[in-house]
Amino acid sequence: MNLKQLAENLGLSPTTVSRALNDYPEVSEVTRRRVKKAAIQNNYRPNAKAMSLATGRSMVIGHILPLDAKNDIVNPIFSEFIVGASQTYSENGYQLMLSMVPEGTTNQAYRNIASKGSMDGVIVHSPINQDPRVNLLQEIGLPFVLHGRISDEDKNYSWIDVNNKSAFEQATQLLLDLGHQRIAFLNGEEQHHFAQRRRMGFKSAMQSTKTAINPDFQFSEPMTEEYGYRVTKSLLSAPEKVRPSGLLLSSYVIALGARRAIHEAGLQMGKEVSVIIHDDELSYFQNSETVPQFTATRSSVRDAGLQAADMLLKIIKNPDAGPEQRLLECRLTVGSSTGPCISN
Amino acid sequence: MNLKQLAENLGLSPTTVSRALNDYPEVSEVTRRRVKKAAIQNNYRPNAKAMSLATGRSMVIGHILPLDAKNDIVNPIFSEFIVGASQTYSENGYQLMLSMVPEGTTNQAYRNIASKGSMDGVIVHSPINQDPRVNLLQEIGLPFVLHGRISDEDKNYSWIDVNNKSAFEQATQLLLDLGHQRIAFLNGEEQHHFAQRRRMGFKSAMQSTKTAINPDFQFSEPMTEEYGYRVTKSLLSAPEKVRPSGLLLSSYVIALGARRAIHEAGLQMGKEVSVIIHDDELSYFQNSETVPQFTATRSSVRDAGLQAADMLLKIIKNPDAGPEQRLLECRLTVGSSTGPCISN
DNA sequence: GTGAAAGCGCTAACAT
DNA sequence: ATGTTAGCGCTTTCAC
Repeated sequence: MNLKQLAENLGLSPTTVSRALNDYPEVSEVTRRRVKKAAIQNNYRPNAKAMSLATGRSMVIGHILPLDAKNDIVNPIFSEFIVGASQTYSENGYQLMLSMVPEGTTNQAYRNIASKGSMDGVIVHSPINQDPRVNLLQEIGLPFVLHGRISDEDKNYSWIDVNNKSAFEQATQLLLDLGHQRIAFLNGEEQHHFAQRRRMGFKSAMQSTKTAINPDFQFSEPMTEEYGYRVTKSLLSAPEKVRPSGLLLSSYVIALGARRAIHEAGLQMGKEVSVIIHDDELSYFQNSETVPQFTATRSSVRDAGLQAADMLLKIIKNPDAGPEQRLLECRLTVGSSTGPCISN
Repeated sequence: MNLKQLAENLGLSPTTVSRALNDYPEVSEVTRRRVKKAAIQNNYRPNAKAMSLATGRSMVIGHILPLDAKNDIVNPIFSEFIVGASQTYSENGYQLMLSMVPEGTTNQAYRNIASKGSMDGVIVHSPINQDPRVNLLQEIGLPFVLHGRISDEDKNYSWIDVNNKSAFEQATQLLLDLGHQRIAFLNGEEQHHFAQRRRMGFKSAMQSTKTAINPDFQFSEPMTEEYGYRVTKSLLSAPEKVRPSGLLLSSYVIALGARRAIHEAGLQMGKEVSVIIHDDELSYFQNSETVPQFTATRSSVRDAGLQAADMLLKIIKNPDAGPEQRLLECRLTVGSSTGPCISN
């Protein structure tokens, strides 16, 4: 059943039916009711492609993920973000397209996306430092929001991010307050801007308290379980007096491995080792007073996705408005789940 | 730059240009080269919506996830499946649309999807037992593949699944072979067919060896970390002589909580407690001889996604061919990673 | 308040 | 081998 048939059934022109369905004011109330009723009865749905072609809007938002960032999609944090964004989309009649673009073909891929006109805007995930995709998208003229930033200063494009620097400053400070001097930091890859900012936060807290940073305790690798396990195991194999007593873990995934290594070493988190995990959300930690941790609850990450989607839809509706930046503050949570906090 | 303009530039008709670009045989080689070259030079991209409207194919595949199955999208297994499917799609020029449909509105939502003509086919995730979506999709006539099954017998629709029964039969048998008599089974919700099949496999192994099934050791809940933690903690609080010595965990996520509980109880996996985790893939377990486990490596799950996508594209290309079913065998892996095995 | 006609950018039947 | 024409299903002037 298409518009034309529906119109014929009703003895009206397609134009009028279209107007009635789309709530144009010039249609009489009587006709509108009649049309809408018939549309429901006949199970009529407008053809999205035809609408799209006629209006120029596709009602599709792309989420773009470099394929080499596989770790990210597998990261529950990413998934929660998507869940949040989905909610915004479904409330506004948009659909979500997941685009994993292979590296290398990047430029071509983005140009494809834009000029095929199949998306009204995109959310760019896993940006790297000085990500060339920003210039590319601006040049193409496709509305976009970055999930993360690519430098400290840029105000000429829209992004949403957490304040990673402040987050890790707080986290490090907590370990210091607990009396830890030998603190190991297992960070993500520092070509990512968020990881750079985390490093800055760590350094800032260490330096402001004049605590020495042991270079042997500093790591920067893709955030995997294996990484967490290997490094933690190696660190804990040293004698108690010289090994780190505090662990700062840049993600939940790293913590999976680290926990196992701690376990195998016969130690307990919160006793022999204090561990702070950035984006963890382990509900069973919530009542433990012994394990300081820095959490990003899942619902907050979801909220970040929701906000990012909101921003993008706003930009699409009003392309002339300037870019918008949102820096979400993380709150440090010790042993219980409190306020909102999201992670990269 | 659109087809018409490109054609004008070349002094050709749009038809010829279209044919040249789409590799129709009747175009002369000379013209084809000329057209393709010009297309690249002018950065021409066909408009997907217009193509879609003209051909009837949208080159979009939907992945459909009930919104209440949030646990699933957050499950890395789901994500890996998507990564695999994406690969098939990008190789074949398809795009992936992620549809999270709120429960309740289900029927309407699916009809929308189908009649809006925005997807050529769908992959249905997290089917429940006797899932009504199967009938609905058949009625609508939208090609689909189920990721999982909805009953033991159905041969009239396409699905891809692992042999959950055989997998859990093997897993249980391993625990029995190791001498365990008190085996606890933390299953997923048994309205899901896969969970039913897992239960069947467990029972089958227990009964064939005439081992008593302790009803206090049987659980069936949504697969969360909290579940794994709570139940394991409770189980292990009993005296050694009566508490379970073997744990059969239906998912990686459950294991996250269970591991923590085991740790807190001062026990070690592979020593005081033998644990088998169905869809775990913890690379750092691979060289451990002490922890029997049943793994689904991530690459295998990815392969399942890839295969599912292949099946769907085949159905779309050839709608008259009958439905196809693929039951992937899981191989039990003890302490090292071997052959292919995928999970629900 | 309603309708006729043109057009969004492409493909496909039917010429030639 | 190339062009002409019609049409996919909708929206949007413009006219009445």
